[in-house]
Amino acid sequence: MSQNQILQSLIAENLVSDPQGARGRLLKEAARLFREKGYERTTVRDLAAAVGIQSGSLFHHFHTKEEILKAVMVETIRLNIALMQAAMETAETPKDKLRALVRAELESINGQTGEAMAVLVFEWRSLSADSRVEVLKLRDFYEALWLDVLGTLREQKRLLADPFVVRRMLTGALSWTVTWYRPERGGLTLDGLADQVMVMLGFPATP
Amino acid sequence: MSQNQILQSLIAENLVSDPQGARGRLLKEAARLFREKGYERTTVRDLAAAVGIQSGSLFHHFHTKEEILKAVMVETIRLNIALMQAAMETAETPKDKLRALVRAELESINGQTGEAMAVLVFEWRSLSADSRVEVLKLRDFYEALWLDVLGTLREQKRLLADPFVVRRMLTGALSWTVTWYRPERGGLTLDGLADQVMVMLGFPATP
DNA sequence: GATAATACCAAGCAATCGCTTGGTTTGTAA
DNA sequence: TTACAAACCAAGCGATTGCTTGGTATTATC
Repeated sequence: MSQNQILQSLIAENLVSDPQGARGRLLKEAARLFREKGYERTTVRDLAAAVGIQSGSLFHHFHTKEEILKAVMVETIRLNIALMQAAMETAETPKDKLRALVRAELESINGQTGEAMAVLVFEWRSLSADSRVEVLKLRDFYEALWLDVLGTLREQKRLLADPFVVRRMLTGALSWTVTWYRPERGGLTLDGLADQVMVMLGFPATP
Repeated sequence: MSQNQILQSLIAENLVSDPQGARGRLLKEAARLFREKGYERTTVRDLAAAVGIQSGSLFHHFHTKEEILKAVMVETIRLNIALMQAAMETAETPKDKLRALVRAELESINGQTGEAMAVLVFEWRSLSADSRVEVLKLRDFYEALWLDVLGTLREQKRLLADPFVVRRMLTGALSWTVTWYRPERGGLTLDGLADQVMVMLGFPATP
């Protein structure tokens, strides 16, 4: 299944808003603005202007500004869970699965959903306590995907460090790429970057 | 030289504010509040209340609120450069130097300067363009410390991945520990954590 | 003990914030 | 055409924001 097909099926299940609809367009612009200026510095007037409506009209779609932030995060995680699962299916060995996960997460962070992923990392504190609980549940779900693969590698002694620690280090390392990785002006492709990560972990690149 | 001695000499050189003085206390409280609530959500009234003065009186010490953020960042980097250099001096081999850097950065992030380090990572976008330039100059200086050590290891073929990529991945991975590492309720010490990082990079722990 | 700088207070201003309100347009289905 | 809901506008309210102002303690210096 292609990335687009996955997105379409999530839209059909009403788990993610259609980017072509009013709500989806708003969430997309919100992700962009939150990433660029931060949640607090982005005003409801900014958001409204970005989609060409009046600021008051926003509250017809969302009750509060924070609900917009939560929606960006929730829908992003839902999409990513689906993308990760799909990436895993094509891989067979644990090592290949790990590479698939690394590659998929790098693509999430630096590809089309990159802005929303950055929001997920940097705007966490702007979420209310209630919203955090909701988002955390989703996040735990796809953390389990990682721990499963890393645990298997550890059992096989092909990974020497603790899987929990490795996953958390990888979370930080891969998220951080959003602050420096610029594929357009630099020879490193996403695949090349994924290879580097694998090499770093002691899994030499497969030719 | 102990951590405290390093701090004292920086204070003497007027590169870092004395935490006992008015300015230093304010910066310390600012770091704490910025870390806890974020820069934008922290009001000048919050800052003033934290040190027991009126909000207007803040502007006797700093011209703008942003200047406080910049000061937190600049002084933190200055202190960290000194700490890293001191950590390196006690190490002899490149591997030991790398471990010293990892250990020192973990301590910066999770120790006494942790709050300020987190601010450095998460509040970057709240800095004005001018302030960013200033802070970036300082940051490049201590990035060079890392690249020097990683480059040597690479030449010795003891590190297989690209030093630039490794340093950036480590920046993300180590910074991220601030979001999950809790030494008080978990068996992992800072030394243990540093060991795990080294193992992950292919440098087994020395007994 | 006079002088001057430093550190602070009390009060409030202008701007901006998230959000509300009452009413109008647009789209959909019978 | 009628009926009705969803989508939007125009206007603005109350609260909060960073920062200013004019004046008063406090401290150091000679």
